[in-house]
Amino acid sequence: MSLVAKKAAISIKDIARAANVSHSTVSRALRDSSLVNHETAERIRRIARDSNFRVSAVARGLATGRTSTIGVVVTAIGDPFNAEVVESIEEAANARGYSVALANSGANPDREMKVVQSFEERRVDGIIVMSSRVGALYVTHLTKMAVPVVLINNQHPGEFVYSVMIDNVPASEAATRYLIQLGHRRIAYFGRRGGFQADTERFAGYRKALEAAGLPVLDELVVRGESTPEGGMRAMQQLLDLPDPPTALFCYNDTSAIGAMRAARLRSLWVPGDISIMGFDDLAIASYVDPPLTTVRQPKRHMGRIATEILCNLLNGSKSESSRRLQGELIVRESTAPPKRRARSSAQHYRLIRPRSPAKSRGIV
Amino acid sequence: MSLVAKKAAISIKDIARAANVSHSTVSRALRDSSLVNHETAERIRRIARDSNFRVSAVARGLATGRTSTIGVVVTAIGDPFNAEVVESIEEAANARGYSVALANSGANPDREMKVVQSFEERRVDGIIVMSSRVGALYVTHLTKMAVPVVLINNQHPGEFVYSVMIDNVPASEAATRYLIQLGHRRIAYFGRRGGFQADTERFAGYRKALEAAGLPVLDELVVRGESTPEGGMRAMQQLLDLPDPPTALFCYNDTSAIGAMRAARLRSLWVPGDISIMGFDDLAIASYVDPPLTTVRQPKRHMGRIATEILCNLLNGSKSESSRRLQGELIVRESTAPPKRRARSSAQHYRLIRPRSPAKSRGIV
DNA sequence: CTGAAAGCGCTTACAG
DNA sequence: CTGAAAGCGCTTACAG
Repeated sequence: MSLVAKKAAISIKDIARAANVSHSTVSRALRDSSLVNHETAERIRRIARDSNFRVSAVARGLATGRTSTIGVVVTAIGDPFNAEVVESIEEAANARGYSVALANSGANPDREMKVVQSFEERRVDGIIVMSSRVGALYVTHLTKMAVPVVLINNQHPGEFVYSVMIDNVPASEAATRYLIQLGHRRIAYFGRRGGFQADTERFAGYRKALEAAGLPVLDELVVRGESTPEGGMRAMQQLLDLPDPPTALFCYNDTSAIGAMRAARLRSLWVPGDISIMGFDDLAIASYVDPPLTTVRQPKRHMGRIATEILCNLLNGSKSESSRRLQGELIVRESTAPPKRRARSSAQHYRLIRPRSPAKSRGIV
Repeated sequence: MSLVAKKAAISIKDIARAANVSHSTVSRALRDSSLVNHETAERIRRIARDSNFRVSAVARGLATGRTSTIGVVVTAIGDPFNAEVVESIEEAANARGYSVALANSGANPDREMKVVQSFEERRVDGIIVMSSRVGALYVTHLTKMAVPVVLINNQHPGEFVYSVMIDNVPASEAATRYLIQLGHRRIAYFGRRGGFQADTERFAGYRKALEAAGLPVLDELVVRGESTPEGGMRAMQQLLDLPDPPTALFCYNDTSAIGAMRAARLRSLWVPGDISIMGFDDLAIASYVDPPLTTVRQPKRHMGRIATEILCNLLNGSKSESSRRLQGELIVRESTAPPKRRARSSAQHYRLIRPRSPAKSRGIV
């Protein structure tokens, strides 16, 4: 009786009764089948509309064996990179008549499998998993799995049949090469801890560029941690504490790069004057931080769209490519510049005119 | 035959046959019913596990009338504020055994209704809509709707039964008052265009604080636009072009505040020395921009959690509060300071030592 | 063009 | 503790 009580939803039988036809006819009319007389169909639809009827997608799903739903699993919804990709997946899916079920994996392999399992129970038609920690292990499952899986930026070593990936090695190599061309010789790499495939590849690109330039890969300049602002801050502090700190830092992602910039500022260092910082991803925010971040763009929307297309093609059996490597794009902004250590004085200078926090300055007022 | 072909999933009948029991018993065993002999149950579960069986949640849903799914509609998944809230909803829902279906409304009322309709068809147990553009209009629907709706930050004028909202007026009033206390007299408001309730309320708080301080609300200092970085930039430019520009700017959200900061920088203005900037939301990024942004925190995770709790209570009939007003919290960081127009020279100074973009400086190398 | 019937894969009184 | 039966609300051959 109360608002919350589950009232038995009205069904096509109710509509059938009202329209004085069989429920089969109602079903057809609602699906715009050409098998039903035009006027009858119109009448049925009007009645359905007037009575606020909603076909049960679950009953339909049971009858047809398709739910028109795709499951999306991400490591963290709140991560801006993921959020942008998910947005484009939802759009692409919607345009093709699919809804999206979303779940968090927390970058935990076990949890990821659980979530995929729950999607299987819900009989989603297909699954997209971002930053999978399970990756190729799906193939052993695949044979038993009725539902196709497409991976975006697979983080597990080894190939997976259906995937869209950023081509990390050349992207990272280009980024590092750019820093070298700027004149940097001591270039640090801040990677992601935890055995992520993208980290392995980006580090490989970094190493490749250094070696091509005849520069050594120095252990002290390679640090790994959480790919968060805090992680970036800690990494930067550690690097700055070195007897001979780097003049440039290449970060696993924009988020940690922004943290690194903050740490530099807190030490009264000027980016890029005292140290250049390069990110990866090109988040929406990257062009609005100060200085705007030089980074490697991942075509986020494109990745989501392609993954959805591959999945949908799989679903309706049309042949298409099964996997795609997308190229990153170096986006030069203002967080990188030629090294000029002698310019330390300007940093000093900078500090002098830096604002103090209102809390502190309040006393002055 | 191919990988994509929909193979008929195995059912409890198959398991029943293998276990030599009726499918009723299998059903019970799988649901951990106490009605079934312990050893039999164990055996059944083992067989189910070994054969990689997944109960059909859609069949179960049809039989029970519950899908254990809640639908979440947001204006844009990519928006960091929404993403954070959605993340907490997913967590809270998951903890209570619910999955989440996600859809984009694009802040479009018609689209929002469509999406809600599609959720009704999918027989979600309940719906959470963020930044609803439809709001109270749901009540007319509610009577016919079998599915409860909870709103987060309803953007439509008027009350809605089930909602969690940030208490905009006092939050915005406190923010403005803080700027006044800092000594500002010309404080601009940059609002969100499009008839959003939160804008109306935040403006009301702004006005209230000014009036309480005996300051005039000047038309020229109130501008509205898109709540994006670009929107913030444009607003700032417009305000800076004023014969007598404001010394402080209060923005509808952090995103536009960050854009405003950028615009100030591009004019070689120093934040907060030349102009103070205040945001709203306290996005994760807010403490990492330079200078760290003074803002009003919305308890995003809390909002998502409370909304999910209200919804779940509604679903299992337990009584609970039906709506909540949450308080914002002024977070003072470094983008606000007392006005000191005479210090313009320092901005001038600042400009002199500003880094130039690598593109430009490349010539120097 | 229309209807009766079977079936999708579960759950759950009901009877034992 | 177990099974046979009915039912959830659709779809879709099949027969007319």
